[in-house]
Amino acid sequence: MSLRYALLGIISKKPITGYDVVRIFKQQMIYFWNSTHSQIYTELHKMENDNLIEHELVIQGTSPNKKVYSLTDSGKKDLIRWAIEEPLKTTKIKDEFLIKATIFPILTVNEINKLLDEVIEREEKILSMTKDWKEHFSSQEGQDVGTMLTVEYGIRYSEMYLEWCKWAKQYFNEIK
Amino acid sequence: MSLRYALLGIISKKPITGYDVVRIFKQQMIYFWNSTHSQIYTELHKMENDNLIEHELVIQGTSPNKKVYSLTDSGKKDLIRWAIEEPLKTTKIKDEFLIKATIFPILTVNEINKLLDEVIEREEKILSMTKDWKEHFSSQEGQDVGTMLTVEYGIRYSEMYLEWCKWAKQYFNEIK
DNA sequence: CGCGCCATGTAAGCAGTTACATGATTCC
DNA sequence: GGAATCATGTAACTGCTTACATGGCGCG
Repeated sequence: MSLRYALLGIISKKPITGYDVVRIFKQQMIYFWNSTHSQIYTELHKMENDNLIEHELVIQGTSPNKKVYSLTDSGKKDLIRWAIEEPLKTTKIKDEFLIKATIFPILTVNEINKLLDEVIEREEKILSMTKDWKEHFSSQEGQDVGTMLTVEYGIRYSEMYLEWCKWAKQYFNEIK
Repeated sequence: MSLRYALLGIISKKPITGYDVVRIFKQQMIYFWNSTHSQIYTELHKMENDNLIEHELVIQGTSPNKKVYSLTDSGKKDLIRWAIEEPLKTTKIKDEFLIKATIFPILTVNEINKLLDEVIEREEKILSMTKDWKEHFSSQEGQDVGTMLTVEYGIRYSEMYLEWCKWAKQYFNEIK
């Protein structure tokens, strides 16, 4: 059910297509939620059926037609109700790399370094993507505080992750 | 499939029951994986069927009988193969609180503070649990480096989270 | 001429959650 | 007497992923 509220949250900011929602998930929400287009389109249908959102069909000559979704009154009410009333569910993280880290003792230093370098590269890419998004976002007018908060969170998360990786690298290369 | 490797990783350290695996998930792995007893028992059966693990039945007089699982040779091979060969899947995080944070602009300062306090309390509990575990773990002999790494990761994660929360609180209470 | 982007959708299968189920022992 | 701990399991359901499906436009 939380996907529903993630979607309501996004749509509450401004009317948007499913396609653009997918992009937001991939670019701005990787630090706290994830989903795929198939799940998102399906959920949007259900939400419209439950009268939380409604769409306007925009016919574009050149590119394909699109559905621009916006909140209904009952959608907005439900979003706020959820935010202030529903108890928080525990955070769930699936991070394969940290599973690999638990078995470092049965790997060689070479293998460990390779894995750490791989994850450092990945995280640096994510961090620079987030920083780019922050730049882009800061230059706009009427900035959304909610977005600002989570962008800042993402940067702190990635920086923490990278510092931990460097600390781990140092550990394995000092003792050797 | 990753749950399988999380389980292999745990069992690789020392033979263990499904029941104790559940406890490890809840106490030491919340920062990077999660599962429930029903999923774990089911997966252990499948893994035994695939000849990755085997069990010894321990009959206890007073408490219920238990199955102590250990890796087979093919299980250990597969675990290492996975660690060094399989490409990393992207980290997946489901953090409801950060969804709520995105809609702070449509909430009142009171409501925001209440939510932040709630999550600070939660995270402080987790952090102190992790620190306790670190203490307990450091006092043992033959400490496992993999565990040490992820404990350290958890502490850094929680501290980052709390610092971000305090920063957000300050932001909302300064502008008011 | 092929790839990526725009834009939406369905179907099948796998992963994960919640509920149901049992039963003895220990602690308050 | 009730709750928590030990210890395991199955069933039903919901959530999520991967694959299938379509088709025009712009860029190199």
